[in-house]
Amino acid sequence: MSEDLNRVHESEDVMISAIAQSMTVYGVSASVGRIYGVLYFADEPLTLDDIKDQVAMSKASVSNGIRELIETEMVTKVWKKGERKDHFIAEKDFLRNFLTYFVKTLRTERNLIYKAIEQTEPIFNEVAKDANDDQAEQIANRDLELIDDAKNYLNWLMRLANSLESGDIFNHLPKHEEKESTNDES
Amino acid sequence: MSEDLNRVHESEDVMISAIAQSMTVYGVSASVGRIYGVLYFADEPLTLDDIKDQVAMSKASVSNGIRELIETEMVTKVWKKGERKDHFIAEKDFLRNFLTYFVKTLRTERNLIYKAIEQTEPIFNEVAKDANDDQAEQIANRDLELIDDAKNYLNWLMRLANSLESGDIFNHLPKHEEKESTNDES
DNA sequence: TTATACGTTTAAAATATATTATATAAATTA
DNA sequence: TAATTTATATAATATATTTTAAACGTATAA
Repeated sequence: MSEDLNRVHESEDVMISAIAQSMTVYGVSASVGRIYGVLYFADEPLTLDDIKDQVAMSKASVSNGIRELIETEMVTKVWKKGERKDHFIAEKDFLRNFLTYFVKTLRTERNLIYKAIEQTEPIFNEVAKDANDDQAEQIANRDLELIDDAKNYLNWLMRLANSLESGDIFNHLPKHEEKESTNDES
Repeated sequence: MSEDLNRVHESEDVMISAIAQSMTVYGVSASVGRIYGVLYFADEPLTLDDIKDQVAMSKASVSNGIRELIETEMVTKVWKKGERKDHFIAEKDFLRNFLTYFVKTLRTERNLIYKAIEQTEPIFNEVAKDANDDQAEQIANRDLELIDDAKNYLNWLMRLANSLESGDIFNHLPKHEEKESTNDES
């Protein structure tokens, strides 16, 4: 391998590490992140064995990691003519990956809390109305206010999710910054 | 304890569990999330010992958890006249908590990847220019394009972070959904 | 000053998560 | 059909994280 090629690959590894680490904040383990990183810099679809060699993990681990990445839509399986093995490519559009992940997360959070609200709100309402116990009534009323606030929050989250999903957000924040006379970097 | 009060507390526990679980997607462990939940439904500032009793954890764990929650600005220490122990209250504004956390996360991701770009871009540039090796040159050029895409993405993320932080986002997504013909209050 | 209360640090134990080697299932070829 | 290759599931192991008990330092009170 030429010295130039070597340096390029080393730099790619630096980028892959950074990408893998940054993915950990989105709940993806660093090694799964590395799998994504390897695919990101691959110049053609890779097989499980290709990846296994590059990330130094067992094939089973790579298989699990790939499945996770496919579920989160960061990797796609592609068919390669004349080849028996599955091949995989990375979705390279970071923004798309981010939006997919993030919208899903927001909806998960919403559903989680909403389910609890649906379960508890009737009880708070009951106690707030027919209270035999003054203190209980007071607390129930306070809790109903908290739940109202929470609903407002979840409502905003859902509007954010919708805006991100539909692309409406780009009316507010265009994908590419508009350059006028300001050039703060070269 | 009255039956009413009991039912209210049980419902609060359901809410606390949901809140704790939803916080795990933001990298907070469920038990730390429970500490937050207990403070969220507390009607006065609590001490470490108060919390310890309610969540059934050791005092040391509660202490660590509280520190984490203070660092992420979800909990505040308050001083209570005549009391020696520290007291804590939850920041109850979910939207505020979300924005604080999320803006921090976006900036972290940006810095992580940017550092790698600053380190590797000069090398890709060098190889792309002075290549002795044709293949290396080609790859370096491809990688420079990937880096450009990544920069655009990070740029958009930072504009999103700024919009969330400044409150500019609320011009696009008002905090409260507009109901037709409303006379807005407060 | 000494005694006591409080919060934090530390090191060890418990728990959870990730990884691997092996076994199994599914698909392909001969 | 059997033999072969590939991907996944399972169970054991290794690693990382969380939790705790005990020790520690600091502040307050007597």
